Amino acid sequence: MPVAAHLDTDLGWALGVVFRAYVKAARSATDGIPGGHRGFQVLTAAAAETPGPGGRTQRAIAAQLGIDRTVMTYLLDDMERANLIARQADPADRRTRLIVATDHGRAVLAQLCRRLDRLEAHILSGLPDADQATLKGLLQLLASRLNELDPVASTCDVIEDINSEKQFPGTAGRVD
Amino acid sequence: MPVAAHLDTDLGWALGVVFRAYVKAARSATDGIPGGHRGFQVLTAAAAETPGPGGRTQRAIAAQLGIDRTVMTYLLDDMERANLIARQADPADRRTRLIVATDHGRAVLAQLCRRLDRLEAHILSGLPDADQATLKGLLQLLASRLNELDPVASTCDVIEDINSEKQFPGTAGRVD
DNA sequence: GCAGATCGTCTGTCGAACAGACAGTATGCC
DNA sequence: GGCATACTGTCTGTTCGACAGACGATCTGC
Repeated sequence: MPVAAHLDTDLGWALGVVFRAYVKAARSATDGIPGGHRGFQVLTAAAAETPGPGGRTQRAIAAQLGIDRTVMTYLLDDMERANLIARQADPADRRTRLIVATDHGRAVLAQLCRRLDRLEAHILSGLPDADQATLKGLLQLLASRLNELDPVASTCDVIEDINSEKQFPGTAGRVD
Repeated sequence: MPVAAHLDTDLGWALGVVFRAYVKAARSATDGIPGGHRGFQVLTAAAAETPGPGGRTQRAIAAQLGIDRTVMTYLLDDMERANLIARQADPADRRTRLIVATDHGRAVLAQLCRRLDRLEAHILSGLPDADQATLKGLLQLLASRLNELDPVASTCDVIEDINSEKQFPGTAGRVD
């Protein structure tokens, strides 16, 4: 049974290595920003000219960024305290809070964008120029697709399908 | 200044979305395995015919997988208790422990590989077939490059370079 | 006007990263 | 040989983030 027995062929391993490298590098670049690279993403969403799907509410941004609602609360607390964003009352729905970037937040964002652009280029520098653009483009396309249809729902079918052959080879030799 | 102000153009966002989707899906597929998809990766490294760089020591595997040493300890504890791997004494260096997969571990690994292969295909199904192979290939290539040269060391230069323009636009309006 | 759903908040639990310290061991130098 | 130094795996404690659950405030449908 020649199943892939090498880490090099595992998508999860490759994703993890690249993702961790990005996060580690971004941590230094976003030093001083509440929430690090996540704070940067929230700031980006708050300052976007065209709001993402669901508007600029706290929940919509959290969903788009894969941040938990409860984490979003104290993350925004910190960012509000640093005068990067502000919570505005939504006249249409008083339950929700609209997240907008302050002038100071926009200025910081511009700086961050430049720094992260260079960091991004450095992360990708292991690949030829043409491949860099290809990889980034495909990643963004895939991310958009995955973000549209809720990943949780979309994988449920596969999981059930997989679970049908779920039994692991005999628990013989089980110490427990 | 037309800096990328959209999340769609941010590499970190795309990486995060895809990575989280993978982890979330893998969590279901590796249900019952200690450590989830990380346990799977450890098992893969332990069962590989050709050991990774630095051999099959606990530290080498941790480095390759981006797992902290302290986390590795109790992760291996759990896997050893489930009879998936075993710690062997290294005759050449009695400080280190060699991690080897048990027969039961190899059998479970074969099952897991099949399941994760299908999950992987499902994650990538948002892209045309040709692009799937391209993306996976480029990711693996980049991951290998990033894994060779220590990411920490390699980014230091960039960080210092970036920090030269570090000052954020005036702290005017700072609440604190 | 009322039941049910939704949004943001709060609480508590859990997994994992990280720093720091430790014993056991290897390696270099004198 | 004897010793200082470095390394491996383990343990402790702290911190951060994901997650489940509950709550008050608010909106929506009947």
